[in-house]
Amino acid sequence: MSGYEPRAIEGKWQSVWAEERTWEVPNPGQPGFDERKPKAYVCEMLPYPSGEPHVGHLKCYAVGDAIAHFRRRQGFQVVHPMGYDAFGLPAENNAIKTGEPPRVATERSIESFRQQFRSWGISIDWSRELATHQPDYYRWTQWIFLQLYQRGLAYRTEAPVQWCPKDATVLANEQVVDGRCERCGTEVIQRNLEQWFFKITDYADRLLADFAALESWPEHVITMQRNWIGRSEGAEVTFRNNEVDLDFPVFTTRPDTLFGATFFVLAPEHPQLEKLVAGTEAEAAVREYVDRVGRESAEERGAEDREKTGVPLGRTVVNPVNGEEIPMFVADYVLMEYGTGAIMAVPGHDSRDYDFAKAFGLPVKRVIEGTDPEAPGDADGLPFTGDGPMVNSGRFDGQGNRDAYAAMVEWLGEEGRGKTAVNYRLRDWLLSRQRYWGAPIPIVYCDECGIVPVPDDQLPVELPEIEDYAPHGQSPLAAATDWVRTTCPRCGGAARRETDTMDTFVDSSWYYIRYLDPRNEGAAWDRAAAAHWMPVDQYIGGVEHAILHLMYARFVTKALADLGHLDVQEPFANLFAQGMITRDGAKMSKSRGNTVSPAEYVERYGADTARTYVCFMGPPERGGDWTDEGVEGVNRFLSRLWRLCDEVAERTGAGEVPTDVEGEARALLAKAHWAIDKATKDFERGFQFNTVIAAVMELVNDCYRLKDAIYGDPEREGVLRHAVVVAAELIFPFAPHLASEVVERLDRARVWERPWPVADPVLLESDTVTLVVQVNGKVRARIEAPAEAPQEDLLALAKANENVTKYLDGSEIVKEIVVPGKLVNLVVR
RNA sequence: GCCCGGGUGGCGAAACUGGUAAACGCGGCGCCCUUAAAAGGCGCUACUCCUUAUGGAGUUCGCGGGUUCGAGUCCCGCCCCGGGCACCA
Repeated sequence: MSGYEPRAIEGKWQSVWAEERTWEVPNPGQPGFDERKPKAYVCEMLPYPSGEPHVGHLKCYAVGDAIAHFRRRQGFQVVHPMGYDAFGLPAENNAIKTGEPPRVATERSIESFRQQFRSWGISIDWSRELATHQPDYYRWTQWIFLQLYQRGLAYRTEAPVQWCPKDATVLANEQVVDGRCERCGTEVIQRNLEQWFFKITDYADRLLADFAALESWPEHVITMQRNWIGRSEGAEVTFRNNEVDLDFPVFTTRPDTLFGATFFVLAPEHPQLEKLVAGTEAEAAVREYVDRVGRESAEERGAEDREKTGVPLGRTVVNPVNGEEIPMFVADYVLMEYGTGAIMAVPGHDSRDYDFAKAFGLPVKRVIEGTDPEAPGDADGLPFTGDGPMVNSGRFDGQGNRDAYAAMVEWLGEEGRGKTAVNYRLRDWLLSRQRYWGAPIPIVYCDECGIVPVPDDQLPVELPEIEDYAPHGQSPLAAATDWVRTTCPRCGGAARRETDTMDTFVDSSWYYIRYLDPRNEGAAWDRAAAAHWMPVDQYIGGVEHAILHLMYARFVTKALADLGHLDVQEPFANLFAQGMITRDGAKMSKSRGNTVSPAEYVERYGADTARTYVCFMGPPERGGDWTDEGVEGVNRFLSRLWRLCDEVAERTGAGEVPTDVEGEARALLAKAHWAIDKATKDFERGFQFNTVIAAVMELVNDCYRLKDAIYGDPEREGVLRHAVVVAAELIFPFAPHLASEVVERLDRARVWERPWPVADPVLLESDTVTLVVQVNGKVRARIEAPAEAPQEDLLALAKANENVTKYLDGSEIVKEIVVPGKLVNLVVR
């Protein structure tokens, strides 16, 4: 007898797996590739290597590994790779502080991650390992950039951008949260800069449409992306200013309210503003207003309950539907980024326009009948945003507003003053960063030729070593003058390199394809290899990437497919978004001091315990609170299984498993097969790992309860031995080391080489069932009844029960419901 | 404000298509083992009440209605918590 010592067991099996390269899977055409097996690509989001892995990583990879193991044993050829999202700001910020090159700190972290992942016993195909900061990886990131560039999907333009003064870089829209930098929390300001963009907006409709092509994604992730893309249908209608002779198209989702437009508003950034007011009385006031707005942060400007402000321009536009001249304003509630940067204002039927009209004493005109009971105080019940018949709208009067909508757009079209239009909230992907630690954008600027892409055969454009990592308003790379100075690939003349690097989301938008052919030096991947493995059958990661990473990856996949490099339109067929682990009910953070170091727990309890625990906490898509007592509970369970194995190995001999046993042995055999059935179903039904583990706990508990009645009879001992092996086989996806040891000791076999166990349907059937007897829906008795008994017998049994008769006496049975195998309900009056 | 999740014992949770609410784990209580403790094993544990006990009754799945022989599960209305979006025209 010996206690459960995970360290010895885990070390032993990790060595076996490493030496035998157990989890390596070849590509089609390579030796060892098994053509008969269906493929399964299981992939967790690659980690950003900073410091050490935390519990979020533990959970992600424990969940992913359980799926990988389950699929393998179901007969799939599973590719399950690992890599590192190695470029990024934290390493660079650290470099600025300490002077340590980002590469050094990053590679140290990678080593620490790699060690810990190995110590967790995750079944990774290490031959496919990659890191995005390595030149042989980012060479292809650059190649993808150039592919998109040649397709017209990458472009450079001056644009007002969100600038983080602290990180001294631009941020993508997605990286600005509540007007603050997502990373450092600094308030973001607007600047006009030349920037590189990917034209993701070209793909907006396809990104929406192809949700239908996904097998299984969490509904809320799809909803978040849909909201982010923000497609709205409406009309573009042109208002004309005759004084300066300018057309102002507007986008509206409510063309039915056109007759209700009583004024017109331009965003402070609107490019025509200058022309409209130059040399007029309004000029000074407008300029002052625009300046003031420009100084305000996005957060201030977007604040809730912000008072409506604005300045009249002293100009008018003509409403194309009725020829009315309505006054123009500039106001900051109109955003340049959305639509055309100009709106027709319909205060009668839009609450924002209504607020502005009230503040400036402008007329409010009703064009749809109806009243909003919660309208903010106007006696007429305006603004009204519901549906109703049209009024004050000329020829459209009397029509329902929904009908008028279509009729109005059609009529405008005929007149050439409007057309149906679609608008998106989604902006193009701003990918350039004025930072060092990223993949250089492979572009050269030549005085003669202009923007010149670096030819493929000159890739990678390697990131040079530099001394000073601090940003000075431009990329630190600008200071690497020898590197910047180059020759033009087109004319051979003097040229300089682009000094911006790429957003790290570019690196992580395609790594799952590189995994499939990671050492290919002649191409980013072999198309046949990608065709075989793609799409990722199961992708796993945190919800925090629901929008950014997942949408970028979807876009890049589609673009690459359009370019003929890929055969799939969607990268991730099934997505699993894991919930966050908290401690003491709060998000873990160093400042709170409530972090959990997986390494510590692996050291103390073993990897099997740590992995099983995070899968047992609750449904993995939900979060959970980490408790040491919970960890100990799981450790206790694994110890119990271990001691059981120890005892059974000593006291019983290996032999055939009899199926025609009775009594305790029969009960245990039935329990084992019940557990197989339950575990298999719960695995397949989703990710109900907590109940899979609970089923194995039940089986182990039964082994303990029944074992003393079983010892002594070789036949029945065979059943016990079998039950313990089954428990080990079922717990294997979570506790692979312990399971491997148990199956080796009891069955001299390698558990991972065995197919997943299959429940014997005969053993799932029971001779008797517990019959619930209800009277008027209340449970009055539970009786054992033969499983095959006909309904009449069940009724007779029910009525014969002493406790039931109490409730039947003196009453008349008006209805009898019999659910075979479940219950009898007697309705009395 | 709009759109998603979620409210079940002291706690994490379970309950497949409407059919035994609370499996499994934690915590708690009791017993066994032990010179003793730790570890371990066994049992009890939703709440209230009756009963010496076996057993029995009533009440519970956020709140209020409804459908049904029967509702944690379906429908309607409301409350609370978490997340996303938010002056998007």
